[in-house]
Amino acid sequence: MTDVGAPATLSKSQQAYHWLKGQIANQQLTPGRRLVLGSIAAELGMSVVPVREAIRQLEAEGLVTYERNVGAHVSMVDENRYRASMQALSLIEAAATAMAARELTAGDLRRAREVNERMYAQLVDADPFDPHAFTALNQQFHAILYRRCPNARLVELVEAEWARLGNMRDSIFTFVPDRAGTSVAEHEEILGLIERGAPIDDIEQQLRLHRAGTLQAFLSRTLSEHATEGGTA
Amino acid sequence: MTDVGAPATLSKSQQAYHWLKGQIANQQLTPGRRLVLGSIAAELGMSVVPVREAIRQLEAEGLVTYERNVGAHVSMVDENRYRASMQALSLIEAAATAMAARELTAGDLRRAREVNERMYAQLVDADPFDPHAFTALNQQFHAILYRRCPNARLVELVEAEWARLGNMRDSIFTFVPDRAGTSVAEHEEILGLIERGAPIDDIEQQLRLHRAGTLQAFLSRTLSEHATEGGTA
DNA sequence: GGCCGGCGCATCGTATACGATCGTGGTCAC
DNA sequence: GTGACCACGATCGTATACGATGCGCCGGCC
Repeated sequence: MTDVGAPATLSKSQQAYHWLKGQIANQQLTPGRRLVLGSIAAELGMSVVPVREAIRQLEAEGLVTYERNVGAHVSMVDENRYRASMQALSLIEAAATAMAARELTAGDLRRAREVNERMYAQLVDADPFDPHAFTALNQQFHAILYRRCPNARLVELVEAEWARLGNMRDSIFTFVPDRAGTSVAEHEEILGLIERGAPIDDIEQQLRLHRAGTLQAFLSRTLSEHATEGGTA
Repeated sequence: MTDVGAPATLSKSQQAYHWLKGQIANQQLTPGRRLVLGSIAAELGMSVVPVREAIRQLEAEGLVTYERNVGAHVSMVDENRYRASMQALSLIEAAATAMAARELTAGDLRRAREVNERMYAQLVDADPFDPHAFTALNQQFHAILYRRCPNARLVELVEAEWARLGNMRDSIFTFVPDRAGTSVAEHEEILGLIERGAPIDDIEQQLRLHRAGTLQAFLSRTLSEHATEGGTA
């Protein structure tokens, strides 16, 4: 029993949910790791019931997988699933960003460019290139661009998918640092398109290509499987 | 309701989950309806715990909403959310179908055309036009076309979104029967594109237009709000 | 007559308890 | 030596029990 007392805001199920999600994001719980209800419950000072519920939620999100009478484990991000998710994300995010393009304010664009410049700075200054920080900035950049999408559901889907990829996304630039430079350049190009009021379709297309490029770089580094055509790009 | 006994294949949580999902799809449980744990548990002949888990899952899918210490109710499908979901679906499904186009067998196309012909038959023969049956066929038609999508995640997303729209999709053709004829014609056109080996992008575009048309018809019937541009179509 | 505070019911949230199932290691027969 | 069977421990699945919370009703006070 750690800090019972004031369940003022969050139910234990939700506590467990957020805790687990955090642990997974932080790589404290790595893919494949078994999640034993009893242990987690003990760790969090609660009974197993809330933990079960939390795990069900995470299962629905695809972060953990469950096997009857066996238990849960953090989802393995096998190459295929990762690629599929990434591709799906690129499609959805491209659409969301395209739809958001006309809604962006000057401030949004300024902030996006600012972030991109920080990415550039990272790229040239940071002596030990920090992929984690770089990826965080990358996410921030894209988030600014799609957030204004008038279709709230799309934004939800984008963010769910992003969560699903989870920590894996951290590792992209770890493996393909060369891609980072290209990304920054492409970001600038995207901003240009938006500012010039380019056709929505062009913006979407550009986004897809951008993502497909990143994915391709990642994949070619790992293994050259039969690549299922990066999107319809 | 009460066939306990052989938990051979499905855990009670899953039974509850599927039962609820079915009830919602069948309109037995209409949007806004309160879901009381105890009652459901009694109805299904189980205790509340599995029901809770089932509801959590449904919540994660967006089919029900939950409020702490108050309970769950079937999600209200307000106009906005519906439109957003439909638009998202159209985007994702268009992409999935486009990616599946090259994978379709002659048999697939034949079956799709068969379904479309049955839709046409419904349209001209069925004296009291049955929107429910028609919509079921519509779903079947599209399912055949996107199922072969090599990206499993996209298929998952499409089907999740479809579930999310739930019964609501049933009502589309209830309200806009005129749209039905157009749909059948557009279906044929889509099949033609696929058969001719049209560019993937064209197929995707066509799908988006098809969906956008349906959505537009639905929306214009209900109320003419500020329409947020049907996709990037 | 209308507003405010307390009581009780309905329902949820969580803990605990117990039966069911799976995985594993040891033993026996072949 | 190898394979199958059995017994055991670990863990899950569900039921039941009890405390906590929110909501509506009723009576008192202004």
